[in-house]
Amino acid sequence: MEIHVAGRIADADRGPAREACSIERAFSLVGTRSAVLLLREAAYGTRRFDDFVRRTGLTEAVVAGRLRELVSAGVLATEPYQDEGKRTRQAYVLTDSGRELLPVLVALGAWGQVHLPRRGASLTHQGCGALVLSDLTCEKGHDVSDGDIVASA
Amino acid sequence: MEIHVAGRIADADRGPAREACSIERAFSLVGTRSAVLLLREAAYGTRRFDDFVRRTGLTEAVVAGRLRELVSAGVLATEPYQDEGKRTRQAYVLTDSGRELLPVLVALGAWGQVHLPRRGASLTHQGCGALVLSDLTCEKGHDVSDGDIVASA
DNA sequence: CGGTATCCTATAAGATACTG
DNA sequence: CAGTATCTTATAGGATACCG
Repeated sequence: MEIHVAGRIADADRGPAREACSIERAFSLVGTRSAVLLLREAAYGTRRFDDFVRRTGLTEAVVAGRLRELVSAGVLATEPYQDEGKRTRQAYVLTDSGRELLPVLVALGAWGQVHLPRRGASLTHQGCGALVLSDLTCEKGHDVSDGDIVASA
Repeated sequence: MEIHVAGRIADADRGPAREACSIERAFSLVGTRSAVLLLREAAYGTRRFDDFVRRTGLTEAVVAGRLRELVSAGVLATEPYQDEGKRTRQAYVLTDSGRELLPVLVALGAWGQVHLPRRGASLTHQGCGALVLSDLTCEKGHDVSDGDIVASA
């Protein structure tokens, strides 16, 4: 796959500095290990602070800070819940925006499974058991996995 | 969408710390801003050290170190080239492994376009001009965007 | 249980200068 | 052009203790 810029590769070589793109903006939000691990856990169904801490291995301070950031960015939301006989607490759940971020994690995990093998779980389709893949289409449904993509202003 | 673990969300809540998964391993390699920007540039066709520096805005030291790391990880390879009348130099090009990482960047960029709008280029399908999106299927072609996913050892 | 507060270390990355 | 060297700053994240 190759991503073409303005139709000519040479333009990419000689052009000016590229201004902050959507990749870079998104990375500034989720480009930390703690954000990735917390989103993975949220995707797996983890909802409580303490479970996020234990299952990610991050410290409470890091989890608290990162959850707060993810909530304020709108990818997680807090939701009150109550265990019987206990007082009300906050759960952290993925928003629609957060769920739309999962293809990034799946694509990353799928690559890691192939190119950095050993250790850890795989993400598979519950119905048939096959590995989950992330693929690229355009809004109109055309497959663009061959890299027939342009960066347009 | 929700990703089920071993069929029961409760397992995810109460389970032990999750060992390093493929997502985390892959992130440890490409989870820096410099790696992301350099891979983006490589995808756009940039091949020369100086162009990587100028177009990413990273410093020479950072670019040199990160390119070296990406080469040793096998996602980039050096390739000798020669401009007429100049001496031979090294170009940095994506390997097959590196190209397979691009869906991660595109998924990240696609999310950023929708959820962190303004500024910078958009990734569009060269054929029809529509925005590029990233979605989830399993190896057998079933759509799993509904989150019918399990984490299996 | 669900955090906060401090302190500390490691790493990413910027600035600047220099080299073959 | 393609880097190396040095220094500095910013941020991520760990360790530990404490709190309603």
